[in-house]
Amino acid sequence: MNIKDVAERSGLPAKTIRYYEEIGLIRPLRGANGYRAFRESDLHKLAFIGRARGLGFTIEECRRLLALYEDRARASADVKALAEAHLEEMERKIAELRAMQATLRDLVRGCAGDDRPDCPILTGLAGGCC
Amino acid sequence: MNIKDVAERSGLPAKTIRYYEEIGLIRPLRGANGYRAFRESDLHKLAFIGRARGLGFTIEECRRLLALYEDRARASADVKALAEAHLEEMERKIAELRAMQATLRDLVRGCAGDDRPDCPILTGLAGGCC
DNA sequence: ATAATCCTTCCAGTCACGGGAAGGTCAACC
DNA sequence: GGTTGACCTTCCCGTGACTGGAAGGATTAT
Repeated sequence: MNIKDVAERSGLPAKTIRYYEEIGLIRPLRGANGYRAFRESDLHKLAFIGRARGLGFTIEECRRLLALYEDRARASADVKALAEAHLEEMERKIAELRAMQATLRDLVRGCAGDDRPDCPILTGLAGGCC
Repeated sequence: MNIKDVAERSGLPAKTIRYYEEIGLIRPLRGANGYRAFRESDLHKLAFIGRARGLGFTIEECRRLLALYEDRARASADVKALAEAHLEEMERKIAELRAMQATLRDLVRGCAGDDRPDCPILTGLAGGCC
């Protein structure tokens, strides 16, 4: 398989696939013409990575997940720990966004939103002093 | 004022302040020795930017907010529109995180988390097929 | 033969900084 | 007046996870 087929079948851009090879996530073979020759197993890994990325795992987490995936002697506890850490990380991010939203919403609520210049959003950002 | 004082009073790292000058957010004066000479107005702007960044606005949004802040003929509607767009952007991000969390939580729930290798998280990532 | 579509590598840019090197300046102290 | 230490400056590289584009080689179709 050439890169374009793998791109279509994995849903990942060819550029991304090359990048994943560059950082050692996959190691496709090479044909005599220098083209990457992907096996089904490469495609499989790419789809795996694509789904993990889609769940927000970082590349390094994907690397660890892939290693666990390929380790038949793994303990599911290790996978679960990784996943739960990621869930917590997402929870943290959501909380942060919620806090920012709450603050900004308070400012927005007080803003007339007309053609006059007075704006509590700006005065709020300026420190509320002037 | 030298950069360290401004850093302390604005809560921003000196590195960040230099960066903000580089991208044209602030334009401090320069002393004969080449040192940046910050006015109170620079400090004020930096604090403004710091708060805006703290609410998740991008640098370009901060630039627009600053411009509105300094435009006495602004319409508060413009500020409000910017803020509301940002609120929506955050809402989108939260929804995305929530969706990822929900999917991952489903996978985690099925995982024994013991020393056996069987793991629905991994099979889920692998496409659920094998 | 030629044109279109692939493929390759390499370089540069994104965003918002942070780390660290090399070197100039200033204030205090002895 | 010399020296230390704390400042300041610019410059370049690195981050994460790609994306865009240029330059050039290979393959396929007509």
